[in-house]
Amino acid sequence: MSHTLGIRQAQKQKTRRALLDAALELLEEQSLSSLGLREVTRAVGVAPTAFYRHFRSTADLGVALVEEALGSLHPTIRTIVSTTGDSDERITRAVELIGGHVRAHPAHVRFIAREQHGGVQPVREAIRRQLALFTEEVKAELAKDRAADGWSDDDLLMLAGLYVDQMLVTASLFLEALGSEEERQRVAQAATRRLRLISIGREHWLD
Amino acid sequence: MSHTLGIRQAQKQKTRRALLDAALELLEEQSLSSLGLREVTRAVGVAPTAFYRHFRSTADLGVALVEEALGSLHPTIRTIVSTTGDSDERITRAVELIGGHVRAHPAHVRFIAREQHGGVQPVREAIRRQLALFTEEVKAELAKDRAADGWSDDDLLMLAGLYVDQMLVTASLFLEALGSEEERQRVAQAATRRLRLISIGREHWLD
DNA sequence: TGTACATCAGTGAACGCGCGTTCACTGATGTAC
DNA sequence: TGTACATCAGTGAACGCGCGTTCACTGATGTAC
Repeated sequence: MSHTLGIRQAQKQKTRRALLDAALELLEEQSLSSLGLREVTRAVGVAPTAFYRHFRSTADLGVALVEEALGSLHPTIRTIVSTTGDSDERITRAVELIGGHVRAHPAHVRFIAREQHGGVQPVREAIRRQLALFTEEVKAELAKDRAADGWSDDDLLMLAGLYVDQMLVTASLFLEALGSEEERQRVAQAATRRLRLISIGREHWLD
Repeated sequence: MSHTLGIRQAQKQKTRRALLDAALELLEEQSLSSLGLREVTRAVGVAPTAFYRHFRSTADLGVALVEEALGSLHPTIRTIVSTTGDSDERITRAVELIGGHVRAHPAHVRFIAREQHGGVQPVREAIRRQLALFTEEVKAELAKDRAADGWSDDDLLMLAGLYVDQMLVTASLFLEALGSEEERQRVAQAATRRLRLISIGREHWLD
């Protein structure tokens, strides 16, 4: 049995969740730097001043969204890197998993793609920090593989970074293809091809 | 001798340039979706209403900036793809050219990185359209190479897309490294490694 | 070349509106005894 | 269990401010004759 919060704490958490959810929805159509505090509270149905009980500013809320959005990506990444099988099977599975993640959390993916280079510095930095952690994690997993024997640390980091970037690019393309199954197929095929080329480069890296 | 505009036309062009330049500078610190028309005219020193003589809205101005920013990238891309020499020489030269472009036009690069996934639809679409043209151009150049014998059209497009995306990622990393020569070196080295791996994958694609 | 009229880039006042932030408050929940 | 006081999430009025857009205008530039 999990720890039960007091009624007051539980209600506060509920309002906080509502603020985050409303903001994420509003951010599908605009950038964080133009998101207004009053817009968010209006969408939730609380007074503007209630916002300050939870966040200092919309930038602060944005940082909280980064943690959530990239937190949801974490298990997907772990699954991708720990998939077994031959190279082609792993690539196909990875692309499927990315596509599934985008379907399950489109607003999260859009938010990260948009704010990675967006106009709000603390949010950019939070995203960069989290992506650096992902890259380290992928690198550690790559290092375990026998195929990594003889690879330098820098080379492994390069490959991990290439994979993480490809994942983001692919996720962003899936996002634009959400409406059409045909378009989705095209994105999946192109992403698969790219990963295959990277995989071939990897196999012959030490030649 | 080039065509001489009338005094009136020349003055109008000058104001338009000033508006574009001021907007680009303001956009170093914020997104287009939060850029105000009055901010821009204030920076230039004209009345807010003068804005409407040149653009319908800040989104409209943004589209004009896309044309300029990606227009300035065009010659750099042409130089990169038409560079001769062996694979390593071409890669080194490509990374140098990208770094040089970022040094020469940092605000352009930042604008494109930021607005590629930004909150203003017409601008996103303008960027996507231009990048698709670049990809086609790179693909056409790749097709000329003897190394492309036996490659399908889709495979060439995949490789061209991979190169264009790498170029943008690299440019964006150079941007963050503008302050430090040491950091610049690190970015250049990582980008070189990535392109080398892609190049190796390319050589063995048809194995 | 000079004159009379047309064009049009930029002006400045005015508008209604929504913004972020402050402040003292209310009343349900929590706590100490 | 009951009582008296403390806490604090959410309220609602008020503020000064900058926003985008409209409108009739001015006066330098352009054009026709």
